[in-house]
Parts: sequence; structure tokens; C-alpha cells
Amino acid sequence: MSGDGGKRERILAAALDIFSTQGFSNTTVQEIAERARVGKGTFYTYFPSKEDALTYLLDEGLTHMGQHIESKVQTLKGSVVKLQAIVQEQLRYFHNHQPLCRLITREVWGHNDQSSSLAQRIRSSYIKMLQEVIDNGIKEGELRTLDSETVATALYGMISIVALYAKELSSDQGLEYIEMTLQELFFSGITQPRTIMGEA
Amino acid sequence: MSGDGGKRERILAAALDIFSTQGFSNTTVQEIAERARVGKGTFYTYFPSKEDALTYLLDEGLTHMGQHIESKVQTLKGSVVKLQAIVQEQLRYFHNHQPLCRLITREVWGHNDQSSSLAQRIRSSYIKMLQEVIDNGIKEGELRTLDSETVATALYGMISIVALYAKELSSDQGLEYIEMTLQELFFSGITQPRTIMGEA
Amino acid sequence: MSGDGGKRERILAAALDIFSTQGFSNTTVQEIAERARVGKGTFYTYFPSKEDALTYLLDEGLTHMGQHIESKVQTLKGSVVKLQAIVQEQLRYFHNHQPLCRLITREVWGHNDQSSSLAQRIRSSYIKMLQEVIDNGIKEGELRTLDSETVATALYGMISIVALYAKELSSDQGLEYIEMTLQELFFSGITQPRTIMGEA
Amino acid sequence: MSGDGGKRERILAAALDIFSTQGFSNTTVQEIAERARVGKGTFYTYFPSKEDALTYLLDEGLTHMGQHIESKVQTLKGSVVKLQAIVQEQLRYFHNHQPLCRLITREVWGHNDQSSSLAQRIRSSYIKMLQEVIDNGIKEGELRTLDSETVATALYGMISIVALYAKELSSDQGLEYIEMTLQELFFSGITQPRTIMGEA
DNA sequence: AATGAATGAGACTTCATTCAT
DNA sequence: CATGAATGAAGTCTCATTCAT
Repeated sequence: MSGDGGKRERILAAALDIFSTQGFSNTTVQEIAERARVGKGTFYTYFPSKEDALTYLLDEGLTHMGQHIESKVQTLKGSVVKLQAIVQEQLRYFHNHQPLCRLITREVWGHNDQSSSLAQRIRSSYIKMLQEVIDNGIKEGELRTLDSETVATALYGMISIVALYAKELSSDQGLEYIEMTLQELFFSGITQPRTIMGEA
Repeated sequence: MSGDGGKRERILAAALDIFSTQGFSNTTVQEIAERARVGKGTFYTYFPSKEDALTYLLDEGLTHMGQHIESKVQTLKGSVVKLQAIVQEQLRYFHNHQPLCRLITREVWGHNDQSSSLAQRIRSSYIKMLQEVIDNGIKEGELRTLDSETVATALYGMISIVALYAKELSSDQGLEYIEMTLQELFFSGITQPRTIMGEA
Repeated sequence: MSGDGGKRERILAAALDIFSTQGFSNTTVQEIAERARVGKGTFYTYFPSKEDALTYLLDEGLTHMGQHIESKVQTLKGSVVKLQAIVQEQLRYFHNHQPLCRLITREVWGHNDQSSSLAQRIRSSYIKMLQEVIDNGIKEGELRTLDSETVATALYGMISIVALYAKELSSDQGLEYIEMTLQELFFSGITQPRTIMGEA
Repeated sequence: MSGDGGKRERILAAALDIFSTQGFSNTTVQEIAERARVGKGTFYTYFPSKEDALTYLLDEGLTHMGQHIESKVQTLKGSVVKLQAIVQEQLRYFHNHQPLCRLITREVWGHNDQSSSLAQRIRSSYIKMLQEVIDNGIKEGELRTLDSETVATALYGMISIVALYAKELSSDQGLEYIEMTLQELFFSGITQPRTIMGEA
């Protein structure tokens, strides 16, 4: 729509792909430009620096993921139902956007210095949203009384790493099986329930 | 007494610290040498390249963590008991070795290209160990029948990300609370058990 | 007009000058760039490495010299006439291109390891050409029956070292005198012909 | 005799070998020490610097060659006889000491800057000696009246380059053939003598 | 707007030399 | 004497960024 032949989008897509594969520092602007089929100088027409492109990707990615998931969740009623949807959607989103997921994992969780900028953002946006849903569930008695911040973080970590781990899965068949496993694990735990009287 | 005044250890400690804080690519050998209080050339007396130092740190870290946890677990009986110990030990280990944890998270999970070397190693060593414990628990009826590979990965991810997230926690008080939450979550799930009728 | 302001030529000229004066290993890319009035990085826009620039200079130099001399010689008739021209032209060429001559002497004759690449080339190109002219002369009876390979090599060595030695000569006067001496020496030998008695 | 187990000799031999094969700048003190089976520090017990070892080798080599050849020549009578012996001895010496010959070729003839030190020395010592023999021969009428400096230089260059070229020759058979060719060429020239009337 | 030639700061790595043992 | 661990100066090469076209 910008009349630029989609150059900006091509640059962003190329940057995301290569950043996630090789890492930010090992990616050259040259590579991005080539993959995007533009001149190296053109990169700088759209982004002030390589760093800015990364920041933009992370920002946009987090925002988009948050909006996507919230849009799926907000109409649902009940904390368990909402959390079930969150697990499903986040897993699928990360599975469909592995490069973004990998980027977040490396650049957000892997860094310590510029904690102000990136790590904080995801915590204060996405994880806070999870936490609120969980808090509500606890208040309403649907969920057990556990520390919601820890649970939210654990849920996020569980899904991210599984999504990265499952990268070889190409069939949605496999993805559904994994999703079911995660749902069971998260909602009911790993332990075999001690049937109240039976077992005797 | 290696007769080297502990230079090798100082270099490794410095490298781990700075790698985990700034990332591998943003760390210069100069910085490592300065932090280790040795000359720049001395770095190369102990490691053939910056890359080799990283590989060594990851290798050694993974091996040490694996051995540490296995030593705590192997004398225990029962899958649930073993898994409880694993959760406890891995959380504490990552909490006590946050730089290593951060390094693994970024360099192992954040990369895609050299999948052969590092990502494979942690999957095939540590996670496989978790998987075996879980498989045994399922076979013996202590654990529910879930996909053990997914569960093992989820457990690993849950603990890692929480350990990184909880980095501001300095009191063991806080750590114990987090640990308890994770134990409850992992073993019993987040859902309030629907007591069949009673509870009234 | 290559549109590059002759940068490539300036770099080559600078490299040749400094290589021949200080030697390849003692020459820094920085020096070449400064002499060529370009930035250090610009050197690498035109050549992949310092080594490549050397190789290019030697290759181009040998080729150019060979073509130059062959062009002078090919129209001439008679082996002696041809060889006279070769002596004249090679001496003048090396005298006018002393840096190249010095470079060849050091890098081609002075090395032993990468014999495959450079030393072979000059032998198989230029010296082989000399050898053919000599072989023809022997066949046609104009020249004495001597080992043509040794003679060709000797001729080449004689001219090269004299050209390097005579570097202080700036007047063509001096060069002509040296040339005459070489011609006499090569064609007639150093010995006073023992005219048995007569000739008077 | 120095009671040092021949360490100094081993170092010199190692340095000569490696210098001549790889060049001075591409040779590390480490390599020399290893080849000489001494510690790296020991090198500096015998030579103040790597450069000094090179200088010593060149100095010693030139002196030794000069003495060797002069000792063979001084008892002979007649310029032609002396020059014949010189050709024979220098060719053999260079053939038997190819590393030295290569070193001289590269470091003496290939350089331009420190002309004061090395290039001057060989010119003023060895070549001057040749020149004197030639001058005498001319004065006595045995040799033709040619510029003795040029002839001496040419003779030196002829023999050096042939000796380097003939490095693949291992049999003395081959060497003798080459020597004969050089003698013929130098003393009688390449041209078929126009027998005064004969040829008819 | 688009481009890529040009640039120089800066990174990794090597290696001659020193010096404590 | 002999040694090799330690060092930092220096060199090659990369790459983000600029700018003239």
C-alpha cells in the first residue's frame, strides 16, 4: 500500500529469517538486503540502523502475538476455558512463527544488560496478561491458589521451549498431539490422581 | 595447583560472566582478558579461539549440571520422588548458575544453524534423562500416560525460564516459594480439583 | 573510464611499489591504502586479500611482459636475431619495471613451498618460450648444440640479476652499454677467440 | 665444542631450512625452536633476535662461500682456468646449499630499502672478486674486452638462477651436464661459430 | 527513492620477545 | 643455561553506515 513494492515488508521478513537463524550479530545488512532483493543502501531508507530493525521486529512481534491471542480469548468465559485457548493459540502462534519465537528467546531471555528495554516489555505486556487471567481464575475458585506470576512465567516457558523443540514437526497432526499433552500437563499435572477410595 | 595461578579458571569465569551478560558476539576477547586480569594474548594460551571458550563453557556446564542432578537423584526411589528432586535441583542449579542458564538459553535454544552441535547435545543428554524418569513413572503407574518427550521438554522450559525470570530474587525465601509453586503446578496441575460432590 | 577514479590502478601501483621495496610480508594493507589515497576498507573492495593482490600483480606482470616481448619478436626472422631482440627487450622491460622484476625475483625464485603456483608459471610460460626459440636455432644450425633448458634459464637469470644490479643506472646511455655487454657475452662468450694465427 | 650439545648449530640449521622454505617473515621462532629441539627461550640465548639469526646466516653463508671458492681458485693459474673453477664451484656450492642460495636470492636481490647492509655486501665482496679475475683476464688478453662488472654480475645471476631452477636434480649426473652447458655458454657463447671458410 | 562504492573503527588472532623459575 | 608461560603491539579483514549519483 505504500507504493514501495513491499520493500519494507521484504526487508523485515528477510531480517527476521536471518536474525533467527544466525543471530543478530552474525547477520550482515548485506545479507538482509540481498535476501530482500534491494540494495544495501535501501535498508537504511527504511530503518535507521540494524539494531532498529531488530527492535521493530521484536516490538511488532510481541504486540501482534498479544493482540492475536487476546482477540481469541476475550470473548471466552471462564478462566480455564480462557487458559485452554491461550495454550492452544500461543503454541500455534509460536509454531507458525518460529523465527520470531527464536528471536524472542534469544534476545529477550538471553540478555541481561539492556533489561530495561526488551525483557521488561514482554514481562509487563504478555506475561502480565497471563497473570491476570490466572489471578481471576484463582479468585473465582476455578484455579488452585498458586503464585500467579510464577505460574504465568512457567506456562510461557513451557510453551516457548516446546515450540522451539518441536521445530521438526511439520504435520499439524503432531502439533495437536503436543498441544493435548501440554493441556493435560498444565491443567491436571503429571501425577496419577489417587482415586479417592478405589486403589484398594 | 595448576601452577598457573588459576588463570584458566579466571578466564572461564570472566568469559561466562560477560558472554551471559552481553552475548557472545558482543563480547571482545579484550574484555574477557581484562576481567580475568591477564593479557589479551594469554587468552589464546588457554583457548584456541573465542568460539572454543564458549563451546567449552557450554559443554562443561551441561555435563556438570547433568552429573550434579543425577548424583542427587540416583539414590532416590520412585518416579515422583525423583522428579520432585529434579525440579528442586534444576531450579536451584540454574538459580545459582544464572549466567550458564542464560548462555544455554541463548546459544542452544536461540540458534538454528549449527543445530548439530549444541542444541542436539542438551536434548540428547539432559532432556533424555528426564524422559527416562518420566517413562519409568508412567510404566509403574505413578504418572499419567502423557507423551514423555513433550513433558520432559516442557519441564525443562518451565524451570529455565522461571529461573531466568526470578533473577532478581536474592533471598532463598523467595526461591523456596517459587519452587513450591512449580512443584504443585507440575505434579498436580493448575486446575482446582473437582471433588466429585463432597467438599460440602 | 572505469568510473572508479582509477582506484584499482592506484592500489595496484601502490602495492607493487611497496611490495617490491619492503617485501610482501613487511607491507601492510594500511600502507598500500595510504599510498593509493584510499581507505583501508577500499583495498578489500578490489581485492579479496593482500595475497590476492600479490598474485594478481605477478600474474599480470608475467603475462604482460611475455606478450610485450613476444610481440617484438614474432615478426623477426632467424633465431639469433630473435634472441638478440629478446635480450634487448627483456633487459629494457625489467629496467623499466624494476619493481616487478624485484617482485618476481623474490616471490618466484625465493620460495619453495608453493612451488605449484608461481614458480611453475614463469617456468612454463616465459622460460619455455625462450627454450623454443633456442631449440629452433639449434635445429636450424644457427646455434650451438647446448641444453636449451639450461641455456634459457641461464639467460633469464643473467638478465634479471643484471637488471636489478643496474638499478642505479638512470641514463639509457648506461643501459645500452650494459645491453651490448650482455649481447656479446651471451652470443660469443667471454673467451678471446684463439685465432690460430692468421685472421690478420 | 662449546659444550652446548650443538644447540647453536641446530638452531642455525633449522632457521636456514625454514627461512629458505617459507621466507623470513612467515617463519616463527617457535618453529625454529621446535625443529632445533630446543625451547623457544633458548633461541634467545644464542641470538638477540630473529633478524639477527638471518643476518648471521647470510653473513656466514656469503663468507663461507667466498672462502670456499677462493681456496679452490687461488692456486690456479690463468684467468680462464680460474673462471672455469669458479663456475664449477659456485654451481656446486649453491646446489649443495640451496637453502642458502634461495635465502640470498630473496633477501639480497629482492630488497631495496636496506640496500646498505646486505645487497652491498655481496656485491662488494663476492662479485668484486669475480670482477677482479675477469679484469685480470682482460688485461692479460685471455678474455675479451667487456665491461667486467656487468659480466661478473651476469655470471653470478646465471649460476644462481640455474642452481635454483635445477633443484629437482638429485643426481650429480644431471648437475655435471648442467655445469658443462654453463661452461660452454659462458666461455664460448651460444652462437655457432662461423668457421672462416669452411661451412662450404 | 534507490543504490552500492567508499570508509574506518574495531575485532580476532599471531608472534617476537621477556622473565621468573 | 634452559625453558615456556605471559604479554601487547600490530596486522588482516569485516561490516555498519554514509553519501554522491
